[in-house]
Amino acid sequence: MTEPIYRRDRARLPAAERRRQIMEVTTRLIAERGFWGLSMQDVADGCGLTVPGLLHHIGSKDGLLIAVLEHRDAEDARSLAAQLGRSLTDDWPAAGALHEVDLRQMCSALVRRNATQPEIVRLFAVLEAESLAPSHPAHAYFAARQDHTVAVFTALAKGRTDHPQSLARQIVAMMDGLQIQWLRAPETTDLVEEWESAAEALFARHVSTSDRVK
Amino acid sequence: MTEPIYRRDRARLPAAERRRQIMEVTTRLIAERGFWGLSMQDVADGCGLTVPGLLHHIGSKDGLLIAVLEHRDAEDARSLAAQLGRSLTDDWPAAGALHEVDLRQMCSALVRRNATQPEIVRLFAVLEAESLAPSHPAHAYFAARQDHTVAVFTALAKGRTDHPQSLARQIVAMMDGLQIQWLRAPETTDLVEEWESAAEALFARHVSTSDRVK
DNA sequence: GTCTATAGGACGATAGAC
DNA sequence: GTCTATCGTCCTATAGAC
Repeated sequence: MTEPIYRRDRARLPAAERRRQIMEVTTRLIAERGFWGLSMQDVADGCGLTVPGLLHHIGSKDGLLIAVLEHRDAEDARSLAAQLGRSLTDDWPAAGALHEVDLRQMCSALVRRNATQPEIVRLFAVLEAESLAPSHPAHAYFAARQDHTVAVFTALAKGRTDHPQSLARQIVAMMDGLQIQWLRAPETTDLVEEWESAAEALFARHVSTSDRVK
Repeated sequence: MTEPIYRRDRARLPAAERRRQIMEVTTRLIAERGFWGLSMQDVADGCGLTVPGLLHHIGSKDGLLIAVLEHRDAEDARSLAAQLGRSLTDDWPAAGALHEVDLRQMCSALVRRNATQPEIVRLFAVLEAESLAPSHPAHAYFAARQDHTVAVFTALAKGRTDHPQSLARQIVAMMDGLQIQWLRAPETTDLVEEWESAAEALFARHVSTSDRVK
């Protein structure tokens, strides 16, 4: 008769630390398989937990997804603020806090940062496409995110072009598109360089005032 | 005792027609849920079949995916050739057959056509992101597709810019990015108009010879 | 905070009848 | 060309012990 193997050699981590670990593992797995392809079993294994142990922390699979997205937003806000050398408000991206930031500089900072974390860029690229379906749990989140990004960029583009929203949309499109190509062939694609070249074209056409960049 | 309901009122279609039906249903479902989220049961239901009935035609789930992609390529080649008023070779896109086509015109034709079939654009958008993972069954397909598209565009861009590959990549990126935004908010985004505006900027910067468009 | 145990389905795929 | 029947595996989630 085999004796039960209760009390295994699992680490018993403080909740906050365990949560951070779960976010990291999940980010990697969603980038790899998307949300529909994500399995709680894989996340649990990656954390050295059983599935009920995992569910204790995040409640449900949907809960896991929104936890990851909120975690990323918080992280991004902190990092971008630091990189721009400005103290933005906590709830970035809020248009109000950015009125003095130059649009082109901000895009450069964004792209340079993204170039250092392909895993996270891929997370967003995969979810962005997957969440086009209205039934996707992150559908509303990404719709709001796109609206907000375009709105912020549009505000920053005012005064430098007659069609600020058009420029804003083209910037977002170019960034997203170049990222996909870069993720597929990182060795042969220089994300930052390609973006700067594209930005030269996009901004040149739209400059309507004295403002001339680089 | 309940009698078995064998011999149900399923239509018994010729193989070719059934296959076409399967392609259509699958296209819609992959656009909605991606490949990882696709279930054979849903496809079978959408066709009025049982799952084994479906598997009889396509062999496996992976087989279904590549069948759909090949079906789309064939369809696209026929349609784009017709729209450009040229008889391209069967194995489009082959760079050789296109040497006389104007790059800008071709992009316009492509975008105008895409604007009429959001379902299929979404299929490709979702699979393009999902297939970034090396383990995805369409990974090789989309890698080759991107390489080939960039190569064709690069060939067509030669003579009109000093950096034809850069222009090619930026065109692909802009198209992909604008499509995502359009798919998310079709009511407030005019794909063709936004593309033409962007193309104006991209092509203007890259024109290096006498060639002036529009 | 983590476990065992288990419910209750959905999954892709195969065998073989008709 | 389509079915019934079934296999073995995976899935998310809950109940309750420790």
